[in-house]
Amino acid sequence: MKRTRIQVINQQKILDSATHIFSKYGFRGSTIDQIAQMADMSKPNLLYYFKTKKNIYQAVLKRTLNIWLRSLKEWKVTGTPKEILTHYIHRKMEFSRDYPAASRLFANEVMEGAPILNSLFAEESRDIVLENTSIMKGWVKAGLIKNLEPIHIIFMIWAVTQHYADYEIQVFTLTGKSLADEDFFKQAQNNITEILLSGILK
Amino acid sequence: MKRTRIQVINQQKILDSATHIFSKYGFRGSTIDQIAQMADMSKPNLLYYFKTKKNIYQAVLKRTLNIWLRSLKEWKVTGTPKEILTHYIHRKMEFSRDYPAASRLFANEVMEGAPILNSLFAEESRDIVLENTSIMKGWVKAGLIKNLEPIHIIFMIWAVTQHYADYEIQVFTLTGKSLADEDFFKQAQNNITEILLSGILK
DNA sequence: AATTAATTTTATCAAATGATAAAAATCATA
DNA sequence: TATGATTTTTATCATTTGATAAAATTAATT
Repeated sequence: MKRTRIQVINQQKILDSATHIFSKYGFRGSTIDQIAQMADMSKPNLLYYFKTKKNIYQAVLKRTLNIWLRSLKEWKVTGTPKEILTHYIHRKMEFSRDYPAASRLFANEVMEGAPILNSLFAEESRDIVLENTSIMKGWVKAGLIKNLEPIHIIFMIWAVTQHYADYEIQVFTLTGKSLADEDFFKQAQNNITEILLSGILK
Repeated sequence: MKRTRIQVINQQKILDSATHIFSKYGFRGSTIDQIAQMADMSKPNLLYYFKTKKNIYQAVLKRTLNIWLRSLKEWKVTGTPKEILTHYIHRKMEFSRDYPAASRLFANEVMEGAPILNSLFAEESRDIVLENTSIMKGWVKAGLIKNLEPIHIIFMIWAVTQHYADYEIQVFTLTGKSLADEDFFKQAQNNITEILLSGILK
């Protein structure tokens, strides 16, 4: 059935708040009250839109997974390894800058054992990852990049780019900066891209 | 006052269980009951050893921070950049292999905003990190490594090595392996070390 | 073995939390 | 504006959870 104007507004508001709360405290550690308060709404009112806490969480996870998968799919299909990798690393860095809470939500879910995400993730991501690794295997054979195991290249890119979102507070403690700072973003991106590219390319 | 035999045993048991529970669900998401059950102990009995949930958490965090700092201090003081970096990366990988729960506990705390850890961490780690980055700055000036911002090198090493612990389940979903598997550990370590070194060294 | 100290269990609370029901208020549209 | 549908509030529950008190049990020491 069609959603009303108020439903669109409030569901949006709830999911935004829930993303922030869940990304900080995980599913178990978050309370409906916290989310409701952040969304400027009473608890029963919130539950009018999502019947259970789990429902909110699933909706938030689904939305987040879609954003995450979008950045995963940003893998260009044509170009040199250097171009494709640079493009991919940059998209992942932008994801960490633009959706740091989404990144942490994801990290929390994975650390809780990925009870909700796992089946979804496995299905949706495996194919893309497999596609990317097989492309890289082709590069190895063609002598375009070093003789590395592609899956570790993927992990490295994910690890490094997501680190700036997941460990934002630690990064801030040590540098006084976050990716929201444009200069710091560029500096991080340049250093990471430089190291990864010259580490991977032949 | 001196701890009794039973105190030593039970406090150990509690901290071990607490590490696993807290590393999975964070401070807010974990319950004393879960920890007590894992430690094979009644809740009031557990509270006989640690007065409050927060006390358990602090004790666990402190112990974990010490392990983490130990791996941070594994930075060799003599040798070539290649030797020092290799040594450091390997120690960090061993930390992720040997204490994956500790790594996740840490990640959880940082994502919750590091309310407990922050002051401790800032004090204890800043000096070491500063020391390491200034050593690397020396390397840059001496033309031994590329012209990079040392703090990002540190972040990259942390990110990549900790990823295998923090995202253990995702890694397992995609590879069917974890660092507990000796061959996989070596493969990961070799790939990471290769990429980082040839990305950093001149 | 008797006595004291340490540990564990049982019973119990108050507060927090996820959830529901029903009344009141607001909105949309004929 | 009147009417029905949607949304919000108020009141209320049953569980869960962190924590305490006191009794019962076990361990250590003389």
